[in-house]
Amino acid sequence: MSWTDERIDTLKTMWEAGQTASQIAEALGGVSRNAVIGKAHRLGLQARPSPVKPNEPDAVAATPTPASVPAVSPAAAAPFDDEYEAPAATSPAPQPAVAARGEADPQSAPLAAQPVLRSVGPGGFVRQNPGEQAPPSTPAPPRRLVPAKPSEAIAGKTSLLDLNDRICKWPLGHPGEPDFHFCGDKVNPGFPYCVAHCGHAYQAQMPRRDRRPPPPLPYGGPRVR
DNA sequence: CCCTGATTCGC
DNA sequence: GCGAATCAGG
Repeated sequence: MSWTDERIDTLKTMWEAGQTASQIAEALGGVSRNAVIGKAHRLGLQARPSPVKPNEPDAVAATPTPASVPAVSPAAAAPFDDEYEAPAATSPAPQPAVAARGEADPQSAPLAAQPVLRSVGPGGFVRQNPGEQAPPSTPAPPRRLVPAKPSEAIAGKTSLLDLNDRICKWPLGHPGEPDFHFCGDKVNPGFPYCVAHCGHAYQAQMPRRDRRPPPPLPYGGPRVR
């Protein structure tokens, strides 16, 4: 197998979407995980959390006592920094506005801010954790979710050549097949995909054992051969 | 053990 | 440029 433009583009797209090298290799077919990683690096793709790349030695002397720093909410590290202001950030106490919801045990009420780890999506969505029910304390999405509408983009399918920094690069179908195209919606600023597809592309990393094979398979799944 | 990505190095 | 081998952390 050789690295055709299409395969390279699939690699890029999946890599940027956070798919693992193994998944990419499987989707591409005919290449190993190592090949994918090697190619990705040669392409200049990078900057992905590596299990073996902690950080670079820096910022050691500045803060002598960071001891009392409480666990920072993941939201603080959310990959957006412009314009958007999370609702929780505006009110110091992200307590449920309505305490009476039935399922909440009144006796455990004093238990103030229990540090629940949750991930924040690119659009600012706070995702619920695996065991959680619908978040009772979430009044409303920070931003209206876009109605998942493919809209008019289908008419003139968004081809590889139409890709630019402002349109969603979420691939639909298999590369090389006649109906393969890209989402083409306006991107979620700062991300390669639209808001809707960001929700698919950036999933909270689940424990390995809990990960399921039928994850968001943007490419329609492995091609049946 | 399994997984992950990074790196090396012969081809 | 390619990717198997190897490394190393989770």
